[in-house]
Amino acid sequence: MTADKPLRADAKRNREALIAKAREVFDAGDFFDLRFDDFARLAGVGTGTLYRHFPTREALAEAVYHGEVATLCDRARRLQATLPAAEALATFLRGMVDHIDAHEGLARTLATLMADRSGAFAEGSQALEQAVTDLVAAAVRDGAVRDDVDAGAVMMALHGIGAAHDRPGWRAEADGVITLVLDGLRSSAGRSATSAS
Amino acid sequence: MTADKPLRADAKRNREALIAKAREVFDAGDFFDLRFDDFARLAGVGTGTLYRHFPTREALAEAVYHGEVATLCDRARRLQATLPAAEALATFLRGMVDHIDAHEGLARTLATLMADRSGAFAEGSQALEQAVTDLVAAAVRDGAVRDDVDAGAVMMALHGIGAAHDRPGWRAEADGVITLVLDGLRSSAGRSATSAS
DNA sequence: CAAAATATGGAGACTATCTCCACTTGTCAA
DNA sequence: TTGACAAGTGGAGATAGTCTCCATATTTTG
Repeated sequence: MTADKPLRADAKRNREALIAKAREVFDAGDFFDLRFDDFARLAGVGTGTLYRHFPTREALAEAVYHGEVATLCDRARRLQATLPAAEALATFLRGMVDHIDAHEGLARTLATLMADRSGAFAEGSQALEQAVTDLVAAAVRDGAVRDDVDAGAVMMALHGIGAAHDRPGWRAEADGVITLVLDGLRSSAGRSATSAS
Repeated sequence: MTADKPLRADAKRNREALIAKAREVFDAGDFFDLRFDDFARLAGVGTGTLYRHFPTREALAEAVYHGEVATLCDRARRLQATLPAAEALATFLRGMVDHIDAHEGLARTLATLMADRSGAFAEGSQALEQAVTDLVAAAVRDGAVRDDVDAGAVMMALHGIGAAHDRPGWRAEADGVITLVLDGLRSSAGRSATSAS
């Protein structure tokens, strides 16, 4: 899937210019106020070139998303390697909020696109989801976290945080969600199977 | 805001036909595959009529959403009147999941529209948010729930549930989120101020 | 029942998306 | 280097969805 790329030099250049400009526009939050054709000009390529590289807005967004996800997954792996499981999970989730906060426009754009054509991001999201699943699983193994709630629930909560970016008290509420999730995970209910080791 | 309505008989009839058909199409999940003009025909009115009543897709969606919210708020009020606060909150949240589950297409459509032009729904959401806020506040007063997390966080989590409708294990995960939120709210941390009564 | 007010509907203007292909640019072998 | 083939480009124009406008129809009022 990532291996089919004997791309010609200029093609590669254009593709990268497109992604770079996309990230920029995303971050400014102007992605939907901009004609797709105009975006091509903005990035310095023709319409045809834009459409060949990225047949849809979503395809372009996914390319940006990919980089984003990779960064986050790295962070997750690093945390998992250096901290106790429960702490790694907590730090990662708190860090997610920071990250979304710092890239509001981008988060907003991605949330919109995710809602629109959710299938388009399933692949890209999978890596992130895997990272979260791993963090949760490790914490469960440590007995620090209940085992009767799926990691997917955590993803859902994160999704809510990302999608609700525009609420007036976003930051405080987002932190609140994380607090609830973490305390909920730590809750005493349903920790039975853990003691089997 | 709801008081400016000396509508002519036929106008009222059309408006209602529009909303009824909209609810139907929403529920089937076809709202975005349909040309807006075609929707007018489907509802048996001309394009002009559609556009006069609802200048945008969002406006139409909001009208449907309004009814939905009213139903939910009623439920919240009834629960609050008949159950202990903590239980009312729990029942309401579990019920929300049932409701979204039963109207998947509608939930999906609304989530999409919310993400797109979030401002458009702020007004409609407010009633729902107020209901949730009231439920949480009552539970806090009872000392059944921590007071250091805003009710807005609960709204965010609900938003995530609604927006993530299309995940494979949606139902289980949605229930998981509610479990985390409820247990998180019940968590012992930060209940200090409650004892001041 | 006539006049005034209100609402209708669909033809067509407008606008964004996307396709297509004549032309340019890069690559590779000799 | 150079020729020739492959790969990529860009933008004009076809296509399709959105929305406006107004001659006509319906309701209300006096």
